[in-house]
Amino acid sequence: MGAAVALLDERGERGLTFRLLAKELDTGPGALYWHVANKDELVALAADQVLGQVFAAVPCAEEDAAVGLRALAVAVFDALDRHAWAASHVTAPAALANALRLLDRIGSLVMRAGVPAERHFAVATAISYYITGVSAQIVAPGITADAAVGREAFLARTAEGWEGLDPDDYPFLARTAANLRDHDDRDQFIAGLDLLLNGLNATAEAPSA
Amino acid sequence: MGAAVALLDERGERGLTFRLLAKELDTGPGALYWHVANKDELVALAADQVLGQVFAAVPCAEEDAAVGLRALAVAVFDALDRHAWAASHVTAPAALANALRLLDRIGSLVMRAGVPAERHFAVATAISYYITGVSAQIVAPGITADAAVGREAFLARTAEGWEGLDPDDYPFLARTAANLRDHDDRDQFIAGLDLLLNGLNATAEAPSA
DNA sequence: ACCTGAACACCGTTCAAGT
DNA sequence: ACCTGAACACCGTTCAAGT
Repeated sequence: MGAAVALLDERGERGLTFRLLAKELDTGPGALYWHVANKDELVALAADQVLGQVFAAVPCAEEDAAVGLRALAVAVFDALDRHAWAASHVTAPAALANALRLLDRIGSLVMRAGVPAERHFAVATAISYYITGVSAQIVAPGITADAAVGREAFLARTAEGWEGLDPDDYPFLARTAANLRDHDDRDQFIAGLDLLLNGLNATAEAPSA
Repeated sequence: MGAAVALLDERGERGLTFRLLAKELDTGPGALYWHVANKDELVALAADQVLGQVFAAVPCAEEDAAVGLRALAVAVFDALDRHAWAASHVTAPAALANALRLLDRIGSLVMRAGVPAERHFAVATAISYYITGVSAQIVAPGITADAAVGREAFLARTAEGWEGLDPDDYPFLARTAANLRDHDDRDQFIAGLDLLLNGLNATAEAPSA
């Protein structure tokens, strides 16, 4: 249902109501239960539809495997960044159509990347978990976006908190508070992804052609 | 509040109710609002308390940095595995006490691991995001655990679904369905973590002593 | 096969009033 | 400073009844 996605986008998961959605669709709340079992299923379906946008953005190209994985991962991050409510509902081994498609694409790229066959499953799921799990952490709503304060102000306030910590007790945080202020979420997602793909290359002996 | 954690453990996030918790505490529902602002804060506080168990399990040892990171990560996974509801509420750059402690521990270990100083922040947050994000994906409730069907049956059914897919359309899933049936969640978390740490070693020139 | 809409059994949250 | 508990404004979900 496209109407559900639109409503989720503007009012969040709590703001999506059967009554509201029903009114949007010019029907009664009970009618929706003919099409979905409950609200959980409704939101899961809507989230899977968001995930579907990825395949329109990233066609099944024949490039280098590592490049393909990167492009796919970034496309998922971008899609979830546009619809923060969806991130926590895209779980890797779900049975929904687009989640299946995503895992298969990742797996197919891993197979071409020179990974030993017995590690295909472990590597593919690790990458899949990274993409959806870390995206969910980064774009998590309720922290930066929907609060009255902007993202800038929130980070500045948190960074101040870190600076106020005892450097003996928190040697790392006190030192890196400045980095928090001006980091870019997307860059950070990519930095971790590259770390993971580096580890992949270090393990795989064969060339990734 | 320890009572909140206990209630969350046995009834899940939806099962935790202000009325129920109040009764457990021999008081009225309104009384709780003197101590927490709302339910979100209550759950976040309870989740942070779960995270606190990690530091009791993993003392601040002086071992090799990579070994320390592994131990810390696994301890977080195990803690969240015991309290599945908490996983999605432990977000990395939160301001809660134990989340701060965790990030600082990770960062301190990264500093000792031979990573160039300008990459400390990116690497530490990447590892932190992996730990909490991927744990949340793996232990996510509502899929394997709390349903009436057991985990075994659920995996078997999903694997059957994969096997039924068209191998031309889903070359990877159709081929690896068997792996899904008998995988171990914890091993998979560790496999991905090792991939990430491998990538770290490949980047860091200096020895990790 | 699919929609209607009133009704049920809850929730989180508030707030005047107490101690 | 902290608790009480009735009341408010909602929810998700069900179900007899319609078409």
